[in-house]
Amino acid sequence: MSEHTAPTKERILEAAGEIFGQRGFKDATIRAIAQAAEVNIAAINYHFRDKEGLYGAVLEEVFHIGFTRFPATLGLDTNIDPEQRLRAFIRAMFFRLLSREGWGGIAGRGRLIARELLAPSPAFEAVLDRYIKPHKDLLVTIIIEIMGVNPGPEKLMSCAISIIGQCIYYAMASPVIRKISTDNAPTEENLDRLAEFVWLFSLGGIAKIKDATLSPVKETV
Amino acid sequence: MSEHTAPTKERILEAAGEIFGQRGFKDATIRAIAQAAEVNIAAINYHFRDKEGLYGAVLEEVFHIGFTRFPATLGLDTNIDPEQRLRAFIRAMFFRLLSREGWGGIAGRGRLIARELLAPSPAFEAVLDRYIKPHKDLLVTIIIEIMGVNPGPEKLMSCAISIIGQCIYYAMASPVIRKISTDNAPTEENLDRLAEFVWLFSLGGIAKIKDATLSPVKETV
DNA sequence: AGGAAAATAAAACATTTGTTTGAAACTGGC
DNA sequence: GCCAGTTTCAAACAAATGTTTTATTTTCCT
Repeated sequence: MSEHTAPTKERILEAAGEIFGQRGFKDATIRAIAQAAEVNIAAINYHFRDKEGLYGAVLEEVFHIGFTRFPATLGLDTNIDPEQRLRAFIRAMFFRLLSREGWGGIAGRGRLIARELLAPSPAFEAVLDRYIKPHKDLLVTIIIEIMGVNPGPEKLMSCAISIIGQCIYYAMASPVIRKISTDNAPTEENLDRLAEFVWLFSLGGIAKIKDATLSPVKETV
Repeated sequence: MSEHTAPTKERILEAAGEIFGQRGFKDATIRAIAQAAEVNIAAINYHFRDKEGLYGAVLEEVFHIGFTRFPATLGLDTNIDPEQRLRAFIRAMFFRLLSREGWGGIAGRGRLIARELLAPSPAFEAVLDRYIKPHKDLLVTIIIEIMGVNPGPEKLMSCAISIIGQCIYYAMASPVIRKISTDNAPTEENLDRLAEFVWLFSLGGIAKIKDATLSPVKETV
């Protein structure tokens, strides 16, 4: 086995990330992963105990790499204006989720995260506390600064969901998006433009929510 | 079998929608569906040929019911102002996707649609042409009217994706959202408020995009 | 060099699962 | 009342799949 560059355990993680992302937990078979990693089937159980153990290891590794390579604060100082920090936050999400350098877009691991949101696995709980909650808190902080006022936790959370939802929808629905509009498919060369759009759209949304909070109007319908 | 209210075929469709939505195609077993429908396993193959045939029938029925009971134009006239039509459009999406009357929220069929976006099945192609594309076209029409100008197909599509993405994200990520914030979980009693928020946020987003289109600014970073 | 521990390999096992089969029960028309 | 067609049922089948077993090879410390 000295013909391989990476050791067995890493090759398994690599192949498993790809195949779990493409097919989902149930549809991904140990045999397919073993074949892709050029590894004996039993090696998977040896290194990761069972299929679920392997999945947990993949999930942890995927999040770690993604948030390490594309931190939400993309090298920006805290004293830079909050609009630009939101811009960096959104760009980081797009590139983390969809770029080849990140979770690999369509064919790759971005969809593994989408699957977790849809149906969290037992291994997701840890990832939620370690990565997602702090990530959300950072976004909320940025939104407060942009608004200049604090509209309360409920509206803040709604804003955060609207922003994150736009980003993740691109990763999640990319198969369908590219069937409807190639211009807006989240391909490598479109990521910059799409991130810029979502940033502007979200700035407008935040401004509108601020207005509505400061001067609530009675409904007419 | 005369003790059942609905005929076998309908009971199977009913149970299959529930279970496919909860577990996904692969993870849902014929046996679980048969048991839930109180039907013999072979009855499924008899009425729907095979598992894939059943899934196709479920998908078609789910979309038909959803768009029939919650049309995107929710009884509004075309000459009403476009902001209110957007409001109706978004409300319809929320209630179609998440209400008990619609695709049944968390435990139900809303997630079946989310799964299709993530990994379209062969049966999805037909649904795409019949329901989703016209639905998108309607939204684009509304956005044009709100803007008062036509920013071009690319920006229009981006707006549509941002709006639809927010709605679908609630349906898709509801398991995680409710773990982070119960106030913003898309439960029956929250739907009105969430739809209202997404509407406002989107109005702000559209306005901002219109501004940026009319007076583009050079980037400073 | 020797030997214990770690790693890899091939084969077999036990379950799960979609599908088929052939018989039984039911339905509606004559 | 009876029969052809339809529907339901229990059992069996065949394929796929996660896991275990046992043997062999490799690694690494003394």
